[in-house]
Amino acid sequence: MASRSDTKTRILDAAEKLFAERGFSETSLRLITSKAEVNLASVNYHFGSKKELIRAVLARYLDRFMPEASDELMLIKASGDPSLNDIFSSLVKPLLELNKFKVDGTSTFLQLLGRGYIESQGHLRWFITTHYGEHLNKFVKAVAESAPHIPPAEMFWRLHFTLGTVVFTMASADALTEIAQADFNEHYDIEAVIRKVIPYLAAGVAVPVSTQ
Amino acid sequence: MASRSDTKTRILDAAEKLFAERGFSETSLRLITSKAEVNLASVNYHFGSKKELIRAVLARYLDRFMPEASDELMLIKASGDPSLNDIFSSLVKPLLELNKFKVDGTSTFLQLLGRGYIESQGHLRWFITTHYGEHLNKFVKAVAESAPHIPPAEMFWRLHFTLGTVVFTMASADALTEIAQADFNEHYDIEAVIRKVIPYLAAGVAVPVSTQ
DNA sequence: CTCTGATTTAAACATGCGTTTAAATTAAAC
DNA sequence: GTTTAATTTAAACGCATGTTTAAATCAGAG
Repeated sequence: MASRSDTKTRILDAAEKLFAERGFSETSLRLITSKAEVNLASVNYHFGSKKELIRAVLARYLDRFMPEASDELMLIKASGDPSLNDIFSSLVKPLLELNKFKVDGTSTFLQLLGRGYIESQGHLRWFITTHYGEHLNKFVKAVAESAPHIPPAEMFWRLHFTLGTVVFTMASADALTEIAQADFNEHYDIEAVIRKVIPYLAAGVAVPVSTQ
Repeated sequence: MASRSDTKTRILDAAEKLFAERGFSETSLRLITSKAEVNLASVNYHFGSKKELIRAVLARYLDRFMPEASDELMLIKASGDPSLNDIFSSLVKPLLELNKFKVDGTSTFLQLLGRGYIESQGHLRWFITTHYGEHLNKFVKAVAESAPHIPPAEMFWRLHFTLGTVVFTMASADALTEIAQADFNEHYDIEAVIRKVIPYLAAGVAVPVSTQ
């Protein structure tokens, strides 16, 4: 029974790498199966369709990340009223944990998330809210409690601005770090980018609503 | 000679609408030409290829927007030292002017920009910086002068965070306004979203750099 | 009117895609 | 060792895509 899970894993590993690099629709099953060194038909045999393969790739990360993010959030809420910076920062450890599961796991996950939100025309949003809605609600509630001066409708928009910042930044993180390294002669890894974006997000979410 | 420019314009009009709604690679030439009620081959005849059609669609907007945005920036710089909010807000008028050129011009342009940045794998970034670099540099310089406490490398990242926020928000603006209308019973048009995002961006760009 | 170049048209082309099929192979159960 | 089910394989299918072709049509100039 080694072969079965081996083929499935080889497909998932090759697929997530290519999906993160080039996007979903730009990655053909032929490219995935050739990189994975498995037969073309095995994707449909093991996963049913390309769509379900995409879901499986995302779910493998989300199943690891979401519960741990929830736990971290609980932890920092237990030790007093966390700031927005604290709340966003609580995601860093669960994100970096993904590197222990796979090489470049963190950046792969974030890039997949970015690609997914952008490409799937709302389907990933639905998938995440239906499968991980409880975790998400906890997070949204924590943010809202930490910025009580922002009305719900305003917070809705700001959280989506935040999602956009993260998703776009991560989907183009490779290109950006390349440019930044060339222009400023500094080294950036995914953690450095995450730590740079958090204060930006926290400031935007909490800025007082304009009264004019 | 009415026919020539007529066909070109019909193609551009149909293409920009479909590109904005569904993305570039998800929009086939057959769909474009059928909506435009022109022959399939006329795209290749008038534009050469699908890639050049995409460029033409974007350029039609950028050629209108960029000079006017530059002019507006000059104007507000002439009347004293503008704040970050002022600088970002100076883009609103040129953006809304696009509605006079075409129905839904503003949102179409912003959605195209979002799609382009996301889909084109860095190609749009190159196209814009090479064709409209002078305008862009003026804008970046104005932002930097208005937030002198932010070092250049940090500003690089924050401006790209900003780009990400705008681009993602605009690419999914239709979905977001729909959700917001359903959940909060408020009406949102593109101008309302623009005016909501500006304070968020300005706060993020200007937030003091963490010293820890 | 006639000729010439520009434009439009219908058809075909070549390619790449996701998926399906049926036979070959492998591994596990008895 | 034989049987049975799971897996792998090579091939083909059907379809959609961007592009090209060559003939038909059109508009303007002489």
